[in-house]
Amino acid sequence: MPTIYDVAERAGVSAMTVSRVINGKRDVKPSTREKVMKAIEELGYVPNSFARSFVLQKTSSIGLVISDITNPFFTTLARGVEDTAMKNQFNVILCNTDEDPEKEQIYLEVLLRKRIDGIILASASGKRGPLKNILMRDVPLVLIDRKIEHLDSVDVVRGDSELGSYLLTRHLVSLGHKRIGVIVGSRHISTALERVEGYKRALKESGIPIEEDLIRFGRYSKEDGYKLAKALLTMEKPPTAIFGGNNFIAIGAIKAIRELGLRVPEDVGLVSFDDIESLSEVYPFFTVVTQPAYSMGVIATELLIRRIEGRDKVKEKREVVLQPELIIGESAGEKLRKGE
Amino acid sequence: MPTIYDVAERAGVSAMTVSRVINGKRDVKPSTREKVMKAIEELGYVPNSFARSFVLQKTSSIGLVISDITNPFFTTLARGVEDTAMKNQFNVILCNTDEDPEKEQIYLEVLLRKRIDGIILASASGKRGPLKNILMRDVPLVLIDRKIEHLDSVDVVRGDSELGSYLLTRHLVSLGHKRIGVIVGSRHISTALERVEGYKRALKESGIPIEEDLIRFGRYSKEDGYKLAKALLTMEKPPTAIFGGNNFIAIGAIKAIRELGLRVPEDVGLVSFDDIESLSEVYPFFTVVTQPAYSMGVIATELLIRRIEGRDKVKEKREVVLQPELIIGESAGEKLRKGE
DNA sequence: TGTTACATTGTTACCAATAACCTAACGTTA
DNA sequence: TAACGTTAGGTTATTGGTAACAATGTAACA
Repeated sequence: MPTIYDVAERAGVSAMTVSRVINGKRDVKPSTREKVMKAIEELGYVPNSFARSFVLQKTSSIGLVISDITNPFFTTLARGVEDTAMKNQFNVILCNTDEDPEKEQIYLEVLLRKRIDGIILASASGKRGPLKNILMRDVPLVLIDRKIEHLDSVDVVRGDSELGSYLLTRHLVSLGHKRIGVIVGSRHISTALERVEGYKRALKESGIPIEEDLIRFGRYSKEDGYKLAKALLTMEKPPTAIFGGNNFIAIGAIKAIRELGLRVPEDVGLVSFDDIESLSEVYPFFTVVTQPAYSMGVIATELLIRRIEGRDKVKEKREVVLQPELIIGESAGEKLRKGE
Repeated sequence: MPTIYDVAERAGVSAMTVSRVINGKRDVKPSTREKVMKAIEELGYVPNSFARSFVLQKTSSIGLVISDITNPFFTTLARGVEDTAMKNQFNVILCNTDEDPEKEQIYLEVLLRKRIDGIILASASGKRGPLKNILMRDVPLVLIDRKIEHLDSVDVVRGDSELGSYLLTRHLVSLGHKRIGVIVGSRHISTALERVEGYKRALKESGIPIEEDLIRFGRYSKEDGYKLAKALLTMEKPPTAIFGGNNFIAIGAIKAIRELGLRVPEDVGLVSFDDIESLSEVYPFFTVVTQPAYSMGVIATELLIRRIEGRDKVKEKREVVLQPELIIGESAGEKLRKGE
């Protein structure tokens, strides 16, 4: 692979001059510039970015750690990050943790080894332990979607899960549902806890007693949505509606409902946090609370880049909370129960 | 950020010894190893991977260039690539081209700058032009999903689009459909052309005349699926069934059908190449031809890594063609038209 | 006790690019 | 014409890690 020296030799100049041409610096005579360009073209020279990173002590890339690119919420968010990063001449290195704290730890280490300039993290562990080296070094960090307990010094961009959950639950209550099952992700993830909080607030407000047995924690996956929905529906006194803590859980729940020979919404209502992509795109049938995933990615990236470039001198953390939106369809029994 | 020298100093040994400890080499006394480990821990030392890549002349990372991580077909494929790469101690750098040849060009250049060890590419342009520098340098390359015209020296892992399309069309014909609209991606993409070929073969075989007006090329996107389906359905003599060239096109088509007040399958049949993820997971309603996307990713990565590590001495290209699978649902009117 | 073989550790050079500094040539002005 | 500024380009040192080789230490054995 040709180096800058090969180009220099061919063009009859020094490596420094080639470097100047590549980086569009002034102080190069047009005729010299042309000679160099010609040599680059002929040799098919491509600059070595890590040699460059080496001397400049920056990589112009950021790490994005999320749980699952299979989940449209995260892909959309990732697109927001990528588009914004590209606009600012940054590369994105994408890491999937699969909600596995061990993988999270590994990837954070990999990113540090790569000396990325900053990290955007949707924590799977919810713990600050894996961040030890990152915090120690003051590597710019922005948390996205999820908070981390006992970590108050870091920027966060997230949706208001508590509010969204409250709105959704209140909507169910307004339709007459009194026994509402809720299925969320792990207890370690802040969104799971907040969604349960919002659910409880709505129930309390309506004077409906909270039954802990109707609240199920699991993973944000189709499998757990399926399993836990089945468990809820085969209870002695099953709920009249199920609230899926995210899109995957809701999809799993649909499968469970179908397998039990039940119908939505006639036999059981079903609502979901996060959009159920294609499904609701095709059938505006589902009642959901959506989050502005793309914006979340954009904002987090802008925040991060500001920190990286040191333009943002503010020492305290910034917390950006985006508002969710309740989209009413028919899956909670809106048409059936109207006026009930 | 502490370097290997800082660790060496603290442990009272040379940098070389630290390097040996980090890389788990033999020839280090256990007591020395421990001293070094302690220093690493205390300093929170993290090796600099590009300094390492620099001397080793390899990065242990591969580039994956696909069109859209929003598409479940590609995310599944990407997971296959990632899992396999990780198993082999490789990192993956993911690039989204959005089917834009210009972005493809940019990303290929970025990957070369990063001196990745190899590339897996689902070409958006279908052209070999953007690959000039890569081919010139013999950077290990595996094409995935799509072939590139006039490029016969490179490994390819793909599904048999022609066959899948043939099977799907034959199925439609067997149900009595004679006017079948087909919507595929750009003419530059091999899968689009092959899917049209398979469609034509099935029609010819059944003696049904081919009407070019029923064949629409666009982009593999929801938008184009919507637009082109609408165009087909508002023709003077609209088709009785639509064949979506991929999942996104099919989703767009559903929307168009609904908007026109038509029903699937009563008014118009709808089948699709590629699985329509959540949709068919929930309702095993759609008739589709699926491709083993995950395996595609795994196989391509294994092939690539073999090339990178030089274990694969074979000079000629290898072409791996995976078989698609026809999954029959009800969306083509299977229940309505039975015995017609 | 000297020798040898092996285990362990250190030294040096190098990888590609660039910042910081340096120099030469030329033009301008007092 | 000397003094000085400007432009164009070169030189040198540096970045973190590791291969290759050199050097030292140590234990076993004759």
